[in-house]
Amino acid sequence: MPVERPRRRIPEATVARLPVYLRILIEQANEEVESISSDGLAELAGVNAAKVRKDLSYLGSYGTRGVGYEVAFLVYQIRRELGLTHDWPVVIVGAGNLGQALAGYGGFGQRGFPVAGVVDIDPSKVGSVIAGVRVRHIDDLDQIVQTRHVNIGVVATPPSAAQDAADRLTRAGVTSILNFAPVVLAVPNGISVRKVDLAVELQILSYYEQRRMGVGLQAIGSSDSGRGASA
Amino acid sequence: MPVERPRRRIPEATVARLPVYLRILIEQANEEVESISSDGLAELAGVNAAKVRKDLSYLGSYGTRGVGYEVAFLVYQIRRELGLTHDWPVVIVGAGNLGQALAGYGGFGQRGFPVAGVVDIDPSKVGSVIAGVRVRHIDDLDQIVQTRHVNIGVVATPPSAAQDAADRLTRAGVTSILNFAPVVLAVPNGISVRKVDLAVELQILSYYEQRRMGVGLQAIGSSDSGRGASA
DNA sequence: CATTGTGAAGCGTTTCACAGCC
DNA sequence: GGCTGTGAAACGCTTCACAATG
Repeated sequence: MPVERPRRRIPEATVARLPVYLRILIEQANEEVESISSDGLAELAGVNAAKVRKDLSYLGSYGTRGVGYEVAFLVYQIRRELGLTHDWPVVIVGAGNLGQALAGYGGFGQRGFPVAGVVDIDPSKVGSVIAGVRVRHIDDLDQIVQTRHVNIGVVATPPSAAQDAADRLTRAGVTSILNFAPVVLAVPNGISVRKVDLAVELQILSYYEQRRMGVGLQAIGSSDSGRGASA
Repeated sequence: MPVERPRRRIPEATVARLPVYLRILIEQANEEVESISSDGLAELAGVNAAKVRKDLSYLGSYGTRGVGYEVAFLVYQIRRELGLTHDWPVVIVGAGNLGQALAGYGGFGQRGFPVAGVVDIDPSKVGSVIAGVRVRHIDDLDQIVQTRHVNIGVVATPPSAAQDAADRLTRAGVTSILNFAPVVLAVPNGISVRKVDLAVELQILSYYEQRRMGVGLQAIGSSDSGRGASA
């Protein structure tokens, strides 16, 4: 009767881990594993068991004390919580190197994010076909978003074009953006943005590399064990 | 006597933001901006000013009260802190869709991470040239890592091959890994791993999309919104 | 007197430890 | 007995607020 949706608010850190649990649980299900303990899942996810239990407790009390969690049921619950009970078509802005790779990367469609379209502002790119998707002009964005009911946009343009891409996406009605361009996007209130910056990731690794070396040299004098950033 | 490396330990969260500040500061320097306040930098970075000041304070007291920070000097200090005073050549494992896009993505080289090599296990891929880099067989990994002094490896293989790629990289002497495959890598102690999982990012966005809708729908039907009693 | 640098308070996340339950 | 679920402690990060200062 009542719409089945009384969910508690889930901490951001937990939301970020649920997809990882989900992938592992699906793998386990494929290997006919029926039940898993917080310890087992923790091991596979590279985190600690208390964290797994806390995280899962936000979904509800779906485990069985003394036994563990039923894999199939957990998969269902996490899917539901993450809104993965249906597909979310995405539109990719930018048909350069990265845009093409993303469109061609099968993982998106398989995991519930089919590519509804790829658009570019450069007429010379329009018309080419990437992984079965024809590149269209960015002026067609509104139409793609509307007819394909797209909520999520991917910005894969050069930095200089990224803000314009974001503007067009939000104007077209997209409410979530995954941004691969190394710029800070300004978006209207209420729009979700997540950023993936490859150079930033490498620079973070560089910090720990450099530190490792520094520590190595220093180790002549002190025996302080520098905590790594490993899984 | 202590080598010149008395660095404080910098919080992880700060390390992750320094590259963003750095990019912005370099842009400012290119536009002949000589000085910037914590407020100004905060605005451009999309964070708040107190955070900027705290972050920068870990590098030392490099600002001038009543004035701000000298852009060029800050660029230098952040570079030094992140270990970006020299290049870090990287090797990419996997010459598929993503590996090719990464190799072709100019941003890496420009930002101090030239591609020292791309390797693949599939002989049919070996020999092709991507963005000026010839794809080599994965058996050549050790040689590339040694002759080019590579510390950072990028895993861009299918999930099933990722652990093997990581094993080979660490055996070859790489100490940092950027992992694009949707698997949790097991690595020896002391090896840094950072993970970029595109599907995870989309799934996180999906959660907030779904939540947006859930709230909307609920507002129509029932006023019994399950306000989280502290379970 | 504008702006930095920073103790201290506030807040969200992780971890502990154990009661509750199968 | 074994494992979950969860208060409470511990921790780290963010934000506040203001003294320090060029």
